[in-house]
Amino acid sequence: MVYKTSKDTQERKDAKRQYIIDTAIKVFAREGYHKTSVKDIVDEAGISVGSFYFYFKGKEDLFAELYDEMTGLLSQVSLNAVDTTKDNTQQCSSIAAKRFARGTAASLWAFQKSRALSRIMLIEAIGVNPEYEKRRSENLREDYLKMEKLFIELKDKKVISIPDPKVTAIAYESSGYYLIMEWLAGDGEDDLTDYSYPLAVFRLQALKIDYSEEEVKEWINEVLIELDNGSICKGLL
Amino acid sequence: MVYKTSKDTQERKDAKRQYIIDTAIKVFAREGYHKTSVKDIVDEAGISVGSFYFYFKGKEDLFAELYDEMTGLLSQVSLNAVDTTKDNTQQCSSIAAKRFARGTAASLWAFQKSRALSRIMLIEAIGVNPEYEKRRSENLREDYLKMEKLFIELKDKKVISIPDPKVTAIAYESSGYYLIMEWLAGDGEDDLTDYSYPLAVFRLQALKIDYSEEEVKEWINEVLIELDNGSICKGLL
Amino acid sequence: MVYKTSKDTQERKDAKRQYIIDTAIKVFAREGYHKTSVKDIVDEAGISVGSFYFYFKGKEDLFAELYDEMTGLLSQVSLNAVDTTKDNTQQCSSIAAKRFARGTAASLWAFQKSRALSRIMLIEAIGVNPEYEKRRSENLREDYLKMEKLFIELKDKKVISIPDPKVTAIAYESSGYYLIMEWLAGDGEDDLTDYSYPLAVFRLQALKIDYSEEEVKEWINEVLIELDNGSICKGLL
Amino acid sequence: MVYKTSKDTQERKDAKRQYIIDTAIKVFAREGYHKTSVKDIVDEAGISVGSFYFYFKGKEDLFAELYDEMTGLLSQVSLNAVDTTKDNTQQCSSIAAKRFARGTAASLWAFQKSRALSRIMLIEAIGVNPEYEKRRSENLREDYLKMEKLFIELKDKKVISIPDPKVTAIAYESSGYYLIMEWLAGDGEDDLTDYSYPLAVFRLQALKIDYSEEEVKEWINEVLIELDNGSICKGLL
DNA sequence: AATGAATGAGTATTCATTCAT
DNA sequence: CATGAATGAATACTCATTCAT
Repeated sequence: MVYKTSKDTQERKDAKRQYIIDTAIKVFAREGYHKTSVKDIVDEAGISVGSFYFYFKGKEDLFAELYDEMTGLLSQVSLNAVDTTKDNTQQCSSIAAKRFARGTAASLWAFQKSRALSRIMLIEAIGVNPEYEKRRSENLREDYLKMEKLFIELKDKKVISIPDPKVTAIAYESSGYYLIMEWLAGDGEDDLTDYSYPLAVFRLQALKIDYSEEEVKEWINEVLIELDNGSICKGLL
Repeated sequence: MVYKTSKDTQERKDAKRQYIIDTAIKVFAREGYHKTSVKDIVDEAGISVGSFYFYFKGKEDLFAELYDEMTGLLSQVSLNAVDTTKDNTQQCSSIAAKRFARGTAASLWAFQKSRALSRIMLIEAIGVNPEYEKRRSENLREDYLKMEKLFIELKDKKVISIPDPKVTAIAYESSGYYLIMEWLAGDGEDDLTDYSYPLAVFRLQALKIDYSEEEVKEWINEVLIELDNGSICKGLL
Repeated sequence: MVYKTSKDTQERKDAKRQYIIDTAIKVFAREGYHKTSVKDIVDEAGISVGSFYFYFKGKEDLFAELYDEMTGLLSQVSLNAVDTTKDNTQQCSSIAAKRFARGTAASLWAFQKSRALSRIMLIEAIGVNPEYEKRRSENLREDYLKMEKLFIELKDKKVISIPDPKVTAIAYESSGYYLIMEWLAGDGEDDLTDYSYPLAVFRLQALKIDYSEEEVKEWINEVLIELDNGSICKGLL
Repeated sequence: MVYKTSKDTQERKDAKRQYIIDTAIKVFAREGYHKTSVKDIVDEAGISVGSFYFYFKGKEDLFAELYDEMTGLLSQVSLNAVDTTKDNTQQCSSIAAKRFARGTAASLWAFQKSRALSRIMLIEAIGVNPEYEKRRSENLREDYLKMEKLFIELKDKKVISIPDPKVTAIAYESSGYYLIMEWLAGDGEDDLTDYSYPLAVFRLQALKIDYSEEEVKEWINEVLIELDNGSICKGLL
């Protein structure tokens, strides 16, 4: 009886909301979080301030939403890439190597996919707000813990050789960070995924997993092609 | 006579300048760069805004100086720790392992030494200002380049086995980053240097350097004691 | 047929209109006029802003209506209490005393009956708007004038002894004001009608009317019971 | 050694502060508290917003200060007028009558002296802010209490005849309120002190104090002259 | 050199009101 | 009649920076 929120209207609202988020990503990436005013965003989006505040509680609220959304997407891509390994023909250590190689490449691919998102996650989200730092920290810790669990398992199976799964997990995740920062500092012309192989090797060696150069290169090419095809994560990014 | 006076004056100026920087470090670390106003700093320092602007062009100028100074100090500590290895009795790969282990421990020690400085360098300095990012990037690149050069040399000597010295250098430097971030996110009670061994192992394995557990542990203990004694970098931190 | 429908519709419209007013009274009393937004009212009422503006020209318009309505009610109660004195067995001065005592008690009873209304009339309605002040002033003046007329009459009859009927009327009306304000400032636990007797005496003495303590107390009890029974003003408050 | 706040500078600061307060009084009285923006005040004062916030924490802070200042002044005037009665030649009840008459006239005189201040105290200060209401309430209560104490004393001495000192004190204070409100609602042409006599009589009769018309008129004339001469409260208003 | 009063552009946010659906 | 998305002017307050003393 009451068409308070007709499907049509709701869809238009969702679309506008997403449009604002997308615009904000662009502006935040270009100008930086702190130098971006709400006015900058609404001007770029061509909407009124009132509209902005109709859809979001405020600048921080928007950013939080935007950040969470991105975090989810990035995790998703890496995980999908890793899990798509249904290959059972190979022995354990080889499977592990494959997973790590694929994950490494997928991660770089995901960052490369959107410079704007990457900038925001790795640069603009830092130092925004003390209470906000927690969220960041927790997100990272989740990733560490997954890795730590995996490392513990593989260590037990003698697939990898590391002294401390927790610290190793953190160091493992950390090892790609500056690479992406460098890419962000550059003009964006160079291909981040080109570094997949050396980074994967760095990580594999750090875990003391045996690997063959050819295979690693092969795996990386494979996953990058899959990602470009969209066969791993359709429409995620 | 004239000289003496000016010299004296100069010294007093330098001292006050340094005093302002030190105060600013405290405040930035406590409140965050963006939430710190010039007034916060001068209030804490007990000086007037006018004075502040006599010594610094502005808030950003102060921060830049402060950042450069800190970067220098941190580099210094690591380098000193590495270079103090005048040990020639051992074979090449062992020397390299020792240097990396010492460097790793020294770096963690340095960050642990001053949470305030660490916070500023790793958190507050991020996303401050797009044009400022360059400086940050260049500082890091300097460190990478030193490492890269070293890696090229060691690769030629077959001491390490890596596919790409540049990427490896970046990944190597990067690998400790999240560890320190985690420590900063925590309450600061745990000892960052406790992670020296697993991180050093992670790095050594990543470079494919052979090492003996005992030796690495020994080297790390050694350098930490030296650092605590102040025999490596007197009064630097 | 046409009439019936429109009559029906009209009734529904009136009901909704009144519902909005009632809701607004609650919200204004709770949050204060200035801190209440139109959205606060419509949210509490469960209607849309559009509806609100269909029934009222705006926030001020609503308030004016609401205020007038309340003023009318309060006046009504006092007047009814006064007029219900159909007692002709007593002499003139005693009748006057009875009327004033009853009026005083009735007035306090009416305010006590609805803290929300009282708050709005005495606190929120003040300083809302310079042009709005006129209306307030006029309402009060109406009351003064009634009193003034009465005082002139009674003065002629030598029932009361006052130098200036107008000023006395204003002072008479005014004398209960702070009492109610005090009650509003408190937690509302104490019974405002408890002050009927001392206030009535204050007023009677001010008019130089002779009275007997017992009678005044009796009259007050009487009228309060009548009011509670609803025999004076059914459903007015 | 350090002339941080030279006397001269301090004086200029105090003057500017007072100037802002004076300007604010004008604007608040003219436009009303809620309709007055900080910009209105600074524009009228010809200063910058920054200056305003240098001297006051905010709009509310300014208002609080202004209100307290005024409250103090008004109390002062009434009290001085009352206390100046060093007349010991007369009998007790006469002295009391004199004090009340003088107080009544002095109070009206003080309000008349500054329409702007009066408007703010009686109109604009109402409903400004729930927490602010307390302050108002407390100020009034202080006045009540003084009166109550006095009434208790006089009741004991049989000078006045009232049933309840507390309620009587509140009613007594209250009785002048609407008179002033009426005057504020008018054009300000009529003389508020003209109402001194009827109001004084109203109050005296309410307390059942005997008085002679001539004396009361005399006392009122006396105190008004003293007030105009400034012999009661030099430079207070 | 030192001081701190003065500046004013800039910011996030609110809210009464309109109007297309 | 009802809805609620859209508007944008208005507002309180901040803060880096300047400059007269």
